Amino acid sequence: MTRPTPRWRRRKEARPQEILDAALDLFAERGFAATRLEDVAARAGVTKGTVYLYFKTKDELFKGLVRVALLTDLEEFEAAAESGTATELLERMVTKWVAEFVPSRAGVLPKLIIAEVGNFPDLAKFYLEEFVLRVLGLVRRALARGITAGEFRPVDVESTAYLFVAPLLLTALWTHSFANYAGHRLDATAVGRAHLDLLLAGLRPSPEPAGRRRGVTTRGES
Amino acid sequence: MTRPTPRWRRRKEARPQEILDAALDLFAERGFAATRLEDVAARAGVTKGTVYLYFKTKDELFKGLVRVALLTDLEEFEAAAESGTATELLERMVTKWVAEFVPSRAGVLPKLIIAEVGNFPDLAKFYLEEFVLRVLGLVRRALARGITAGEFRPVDVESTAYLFVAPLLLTALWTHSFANYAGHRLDATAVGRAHLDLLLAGLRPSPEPAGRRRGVTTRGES
Amino acid sequence: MTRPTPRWRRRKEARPQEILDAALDLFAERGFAATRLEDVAARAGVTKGTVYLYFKTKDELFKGLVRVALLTDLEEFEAAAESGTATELLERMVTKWVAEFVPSRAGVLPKLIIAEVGNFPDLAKFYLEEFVLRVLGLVRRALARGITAGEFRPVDVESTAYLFVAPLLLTALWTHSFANYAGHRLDATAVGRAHLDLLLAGLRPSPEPAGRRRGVTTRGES
Amino acid sequence: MTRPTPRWRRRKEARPQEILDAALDLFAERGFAATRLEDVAARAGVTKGTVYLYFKTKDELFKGLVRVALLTDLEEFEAAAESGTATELLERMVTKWVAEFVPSRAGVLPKLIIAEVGNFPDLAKFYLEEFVLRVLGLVRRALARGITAGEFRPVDVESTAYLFVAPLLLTALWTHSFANYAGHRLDATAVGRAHLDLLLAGLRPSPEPAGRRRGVTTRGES
DNA sequence: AATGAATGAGGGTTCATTCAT
DNA sequence: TATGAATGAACCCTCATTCAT
Repeated sequence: MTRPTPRWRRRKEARPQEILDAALDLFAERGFAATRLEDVAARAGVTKGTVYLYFKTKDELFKGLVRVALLTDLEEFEAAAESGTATELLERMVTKWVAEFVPSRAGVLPKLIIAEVGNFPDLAKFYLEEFVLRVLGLVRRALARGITAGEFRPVDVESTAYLFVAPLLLTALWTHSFANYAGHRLDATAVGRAHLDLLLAGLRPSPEPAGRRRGVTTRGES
Repeated sequence: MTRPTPRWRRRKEARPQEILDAALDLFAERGFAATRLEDVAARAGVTKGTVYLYFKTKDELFKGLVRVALLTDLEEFEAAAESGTATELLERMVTKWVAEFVPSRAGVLPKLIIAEVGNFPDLAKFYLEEFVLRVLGLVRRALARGITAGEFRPVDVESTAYLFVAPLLLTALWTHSFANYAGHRLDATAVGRAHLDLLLAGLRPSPEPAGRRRGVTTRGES
Repeated sequence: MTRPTPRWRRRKEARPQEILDAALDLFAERGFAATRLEDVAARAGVTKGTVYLYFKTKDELFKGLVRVALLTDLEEFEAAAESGTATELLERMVTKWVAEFVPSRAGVLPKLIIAEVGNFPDLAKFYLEEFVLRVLGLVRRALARGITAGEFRPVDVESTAYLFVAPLLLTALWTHSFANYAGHRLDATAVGRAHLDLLLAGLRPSPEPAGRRRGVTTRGES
Repeated sequence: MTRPTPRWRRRKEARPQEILDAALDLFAERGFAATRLEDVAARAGVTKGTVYLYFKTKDELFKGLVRVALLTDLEEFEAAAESGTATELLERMVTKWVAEFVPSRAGVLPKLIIAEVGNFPDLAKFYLEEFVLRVLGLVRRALARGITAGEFRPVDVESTAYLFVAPLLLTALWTHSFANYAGHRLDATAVGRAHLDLLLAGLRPSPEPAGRRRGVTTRGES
């Protein structure tokens, strides 16, 4: 079978994604406003004009970028929150985030969105409703399930969902903000482990009247 | 003959802070690059030229801003971490943050710094060493004290410090990113209370009979 | 349907020189600092932005201008100083200068360089070494040859080279400084002729009998 | 006798001249446009506002400067052109220029005027009529007198006046443009001497039929 | 007379966007 | 589809000038 397109020839269908990748890298590094379209084009291996073939304006490029990346991530997260005990769900979410999301190209998105959301009101709405609230929803459901199942003591599910998400966010923000300043590298895996440890300890049901050992017992029971 | 408002008043001592305040507001709202010096000036009630009397460049204005605000905050935090049991210290820190720092003008700083740190390498270093690490240090010392005193079970102090700080950061970021999108307001006080509740529960020493090693045992058992 | 003048034409090859020409005219007329980039652009038939496609800064535009023009002139001068008796060489140089250089666009360069050299230290070095000293070298060699050949009496070749050049410079400076003030137009050709006449007379060997030392003798006698 | 004004107290009457001196230095160094009024003030030991007490605008400062300096110089020149043989007059002018004018603060004026004359039309007129033409007039009269007296051969007095002035101008321009570039310092005195030597040789009357020595003879006769 | 804080117009420079090729 | 020369609006920054003190 002949191969018509030589390997080194970039296919046209790949262009938009190449541009999005380049843009994500640069926006994350310097911020939206401080990134020049020309640099995005250069990193994508094309020229300025070409970017405009695929994205009407710089703003559209940014929004397209966020939309695509977020939905991809969301799907992965939802997949991680599907089966097993609540404890297992939370564990899988943490692992997924720390091991896959944070080091990925999309790991810079939280930083980028937090920074630029003020300038893109419709993006704020989209991000909040289509991503954040859905992720929080996943966590809330996992917590609720755990409480119902007796894995966790009863807590304010709403607030606890935030508390579960917060350290995850922190690892992403820290990694993509200070990673370059040697000596202050965050060990995301260690933090993830400690987070689960502390959280699960904090969620452990109250000790039974008879001085029974909690937590371990509980987990043993699950 | 009435004298209309004079073109300007001599305000040398007050000006710099007025400008810094205006700049903080706008940088936080729109980001550094997207903020025009002229708008900063207008909000401070002066003209463009005046800003340059006090700050040599836009960059210097930004750096000055961060430096001043951070050191102020740091002092307040250190004051909150001075006496009492470890539990009380952590409680006071959370309260201070949630009730005073987040709603204050400086509450936008985390967002701003995370966004712009990539463009201000020396600021990154300053922020990291002079603020973040010192705050983490305060927390670490409080945790260590608590463990020694038997208030807390032995944990990885380093990671736990991050975990203590993370939700605080989240409230600041959230408040200043999505606060405007009605219906998604974060109840920082509730989150703060839940955070303390969960954290202290998670840190509570195992009620083992006297003399048994805690923590390690716990983890070994899980 | 008629097509009005397109907003722009692709002129990449011609643009830089068009801009340099426009800049030379205006810098010469008003000085470097007093010339607005926008006026340069307008005179070149483009917009401000276009100038920056070809020259990174206003300073670079100035330096590029001087470099290009000087090297062109130097070549012409060297061509004029190639063959014939020393007297002929000097005559040709004067003619070249007065008839071609002074009225040309580049004739304003001496004025411009003298005025701006203080602000462009590296230009000063370039101008001095790559142009002035080389021109003086040409003159010195012509004088030395004439002395050796017996056309000229022995003189201080170094100083005489300056003295040869000085009136040429004056015609250029005068023409481009006061030419506009009617009634004070300098007749460069007449001055050139008088210069050669006076100089050659001043350089004529003493008509002593053979073998007598000239020059030194003359000065000793005065 | 009490001394009311302490030595270190600047007297008010001196202010304008101090400002003019400072301005001359800076204009000469950087050009008119590139010099900031604030720097002039600083060098004069006053503040910006004070400059405006004495000079209505920056332009007026410049014009005042030139006017004052030129007239002073002119008087000195006229004094140097008063008595003695024509040869002596020319010698005295050269000496005056090279030894006094060029190294003085006013020695930068030619450079400054040549550079800025395009932006100050009325200054051009003033400079031309009140200074240049009068100096040239002095020289012309000296030459004419020398021709009449038989010191010089008949020449085009108009052109020769320019030729006399040109090297003088050159020393001033060179000194104040390239003096700082070590290795290329002009020995103004040597050039002045060579100038006189060459010029007087060139002006020497044609040899008498009888082969008599000229020049020396002529001078001996005067 | 002197100061210097404040002004505001002006100019250098950047860069998103357009469009002839 | 792709290019990149050209545009022009916008923004940072400077500095001559003003004027309350």
